[in-house]
Amino acid sequence: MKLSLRGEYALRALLVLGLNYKQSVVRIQTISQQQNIPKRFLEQILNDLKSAGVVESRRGVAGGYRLARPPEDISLASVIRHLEGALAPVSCVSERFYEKCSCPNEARCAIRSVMKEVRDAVVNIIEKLTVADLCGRARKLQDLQAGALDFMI
Amino acid sequence: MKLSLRGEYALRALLVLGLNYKQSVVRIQTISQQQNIPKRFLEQILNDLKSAGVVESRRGVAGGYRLARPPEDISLASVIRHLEGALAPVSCVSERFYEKCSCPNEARCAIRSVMKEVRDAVVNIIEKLTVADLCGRARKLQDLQAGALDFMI
DNA sequence: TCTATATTACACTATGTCAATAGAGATTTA
DNA sequence: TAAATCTCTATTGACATAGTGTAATATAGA
Repeated sequence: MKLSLRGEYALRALLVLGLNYKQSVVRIQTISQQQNIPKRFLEQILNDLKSAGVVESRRGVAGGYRLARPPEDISLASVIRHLEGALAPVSCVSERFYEKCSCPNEARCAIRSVMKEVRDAVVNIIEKLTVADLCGRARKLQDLQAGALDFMI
Repeated sequence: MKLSLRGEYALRALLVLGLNYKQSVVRIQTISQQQNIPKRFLEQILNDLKSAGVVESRRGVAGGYRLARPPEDISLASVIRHLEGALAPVSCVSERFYEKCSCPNEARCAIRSVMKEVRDAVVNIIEKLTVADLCGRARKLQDLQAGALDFMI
């Protein structure tokens, strides 16, 4: 039931790019240091997101990455789907990456009916959420923590 | 977000054992053929479930496997947790398999707050479900399909 | 009653694929 | 020319599966 590190890193990187959306591009190294993500791995991931049209890049001295679309147009579901395929726990209940499984009869498979519920629950959450929502949450959490610190003083 | 094949096969096998709970033991080969599961792999999985106290076995000519506890006492969550660890999509939101992740500040991590929601949604579904529920669903689905066939005639 | 044998679970190891990462260098651009 | 992204390849470990052989046990036959 795990999200791959690839997917997690991608979301963390997109959050950084989202927070800097209006400004200029952000360097891989900056994201890598700020988020504790192995740099080489992050290169691959951002490159992948680039070919998916989620981010765009600029090479050379003043180079870096930025979002290719407004943060509110990038859903978490679409990002994860592009990086690791189906959101469903088993492929026989996936809408866009359906694959027949090895069970003798899908229509009467009890596991399948359970997994369909799990899939729907997961999709309902992350399909609605966008990079913009992530940014909103991040700002809110930072404020909350700042408030808590004030309170302690 | 995937369930491993190991986990899926385990659930399918437990369903078969659940449906035969009152009867005698079921052979690996029977389960393997009926459910299209590679036999050698299934051996490993059942052995693992045995050491977890979920099933018990009998060797020799009239040998096989059966549930070690009543089907209503075996939750899907406990089975999956034993076979593949955390149910949570990222380990930093897992209750029983918590591990610190690489992000700079967990308390203000927006990804984490999203993943916590996903975790809860998943756990809420499969924590309540038992092997007995699976059996119930399987019987119901079979009846439905039988009914549909009758209707077609 | 004893023994042989077939049948089953059990154990240990090996292979192919894929995710996660590192290394070294080519290419672009201020 | 220095600082970036891009590309291609290598390594490590885990998952999924196959191969081969050992240990237990019910039952048929002596």
